[in-house]
Amino acid sequence: MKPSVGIRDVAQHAGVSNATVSNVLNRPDVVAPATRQRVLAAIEELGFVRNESARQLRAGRSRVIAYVVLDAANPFFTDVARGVEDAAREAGFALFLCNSASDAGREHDYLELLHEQRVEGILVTPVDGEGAQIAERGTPVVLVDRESADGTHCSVAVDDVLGGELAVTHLIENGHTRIAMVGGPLSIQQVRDRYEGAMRALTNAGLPQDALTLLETKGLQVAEGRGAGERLMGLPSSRRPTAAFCANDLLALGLLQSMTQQGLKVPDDLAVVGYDDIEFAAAAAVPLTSVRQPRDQLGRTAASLLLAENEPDHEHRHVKFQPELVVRASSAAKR
Amino acid sequence: MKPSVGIRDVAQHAGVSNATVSNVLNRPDVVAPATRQRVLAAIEELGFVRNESARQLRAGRSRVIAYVVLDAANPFFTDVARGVEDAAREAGFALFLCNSASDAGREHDYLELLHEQRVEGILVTPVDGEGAQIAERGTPVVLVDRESADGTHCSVAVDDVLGGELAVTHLIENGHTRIAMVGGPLSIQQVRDRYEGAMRALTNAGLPQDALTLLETKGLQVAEGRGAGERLMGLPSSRRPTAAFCANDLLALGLLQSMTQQGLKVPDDLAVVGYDDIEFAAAAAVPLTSVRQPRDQLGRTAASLLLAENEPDHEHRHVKFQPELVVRASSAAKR
DNA sequence: CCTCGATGTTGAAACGTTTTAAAGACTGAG
DNA sequence: CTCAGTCTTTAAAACGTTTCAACATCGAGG
Repeated sequence: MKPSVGIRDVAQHAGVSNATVSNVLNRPDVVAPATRQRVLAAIEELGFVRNESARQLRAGRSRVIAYVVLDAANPFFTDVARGVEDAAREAGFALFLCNSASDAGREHDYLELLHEQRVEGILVTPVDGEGAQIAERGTPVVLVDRESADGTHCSVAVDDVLGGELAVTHLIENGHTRIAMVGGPLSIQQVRDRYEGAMRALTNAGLPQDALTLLETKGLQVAEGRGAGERLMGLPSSRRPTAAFCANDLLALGLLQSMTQQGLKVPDDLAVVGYDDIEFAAAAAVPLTSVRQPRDQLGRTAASLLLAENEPDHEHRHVKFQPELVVRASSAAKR
Repeated sequence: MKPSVGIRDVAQHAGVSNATVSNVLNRPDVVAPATRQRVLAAIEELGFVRNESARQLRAGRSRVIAYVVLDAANPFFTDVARGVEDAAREAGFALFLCNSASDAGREHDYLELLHEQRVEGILVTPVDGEGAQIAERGTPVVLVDRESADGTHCSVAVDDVLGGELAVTHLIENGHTRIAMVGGPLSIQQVRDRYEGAMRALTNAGLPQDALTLLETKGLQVAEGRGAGERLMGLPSSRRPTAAFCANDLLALGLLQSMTQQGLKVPDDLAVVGYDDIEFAAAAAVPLTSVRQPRDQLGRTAASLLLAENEPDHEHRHVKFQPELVVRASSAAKR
């Protein structure tokens, strides 16, 4: 249990110096085949496991990058993470996933730890608005699905304002004039942007600002969507919105669930549009209209920006993708 | 960018020795308030970030545990991970998530890396059958959602055989006598166990073994479920099963999707039972009957077993939970 | 036979912390 | 004024690697 066999034990057992063992580990080609075999045998026999702390301390570099995700239970982020991991692997890095669970404290703790670990780079979808609190601390940081407020980091984002606009324009075109926006908290940049886009759609269509009611939620999970559904039901049907734009698909699915449960029909009684187009959106009780983001590309791009940070004269870049509306049954035209 | 300010820079800047700085970091109470302030100021001013590699190398302990998950995109595992993280946090540990994506190679790489990192403990839901290849290497390992084959590790599992039995018994009671089991690859222990349970249900009911057809898939994702659906459609309706038991909910959702798409009705043309009871199961096009596992408890228990590994005279424990059938619309009684 | 380059191997110095034993600085009692 | 304690602070020794300059050895070319 506490054998703690080190490189010197291996060296001794194989009758060579530590330097040679280290060479076998890091530059196998430089050591004579016979010696290499002997060393490998010794490693095997003693059950030697290289101590990465020591290695990293001396060598100064790490072989991992990390992604601090806003909500590991949200398929959108795991899809992005998949893209990140694929790109990282190709470059020879491992990916550690950390879940801030939308909690600024956790996020802070993880970032602190990762900086201390001297990982090769950090990707983060920050809890707070512009990730302003994410200072420069020596380890490259790239913002994912957020635009860097002050340009101190690279960032990869999707145009959330446009996304909100697409969604609500679609609803307006389908004849809706009393629309609810479900999402929150507003401290989350994405939610703010999508809300702004929604408002812009109203303006474009010449509708009054109060055509859109904000139903703020405490989070972006399914349960919050169900809660919002119940709040909607509480309204007298004359004032109740005929359509809802949800800040993400989890909310939309929750909303959908609570509608069905209370005997209301989607889209007849309430049209619903989600955001992210996660895989489950299409499989929902009523297939969900949603705003699709290029998740995989988002992840891959983020990873490559991160890995480019160490290049000689690096300039921070800000990549922005376009979202796309995917229309399904949940928002069929109003009768 | 490359300031690399160390503890000795801080010490010098504050006019104390490195030992004092270290004390401020690790035992703040032992150093005089005035000195402490001075040191903290210096840390702040120089932007010092403690080097965790060096710390860990010297101190011998880490503040991290890791969970190597079979599929980060499967909500079942993120729910388990949530339980793990909660328990870990309470004990003062951070959790790193690694995604093996059902790939034995990735799993191996991650385990290797984590051992080298000397994390405080590793949780893993192994790709292969009994996690036999996961040797004892000095770092405590606990198997999650798998029973340790040879008892060399602690494990937390759910009775998958019973789960399969519950599911298929339910289908039989609803009058089905031609049942498909969808899942794979069979190298995954869970799939094998659930299949075994399904067979047992047949035996219990006095049905012939060929009442159950195995439709083996290459993985446990939604897309594989869709593929299985198409294969089912290919069968002449006289020989086509009237019910399907899927090895997990992702498969079931995929199957459901492909049924609907091809104009078949669930449960009338095909009854479907899933496994895991993920949050999206209840929100599906046809709410999914599923076998529920105590995900959160699974995670919490796994974490506490792991953290108990370092106790003086530790004996490996094997905890097994019972699954529970949740009946919904997708498996309504046969007409 | 000598020299040279190539090829393998090695001793020892880092890397940035934590930790231990002990030195220093005070305090209050005698 | 001294001495035993009590608090603070410190010098120096780890921790387990990687790396670098230097050292052997060997065969070939002159």
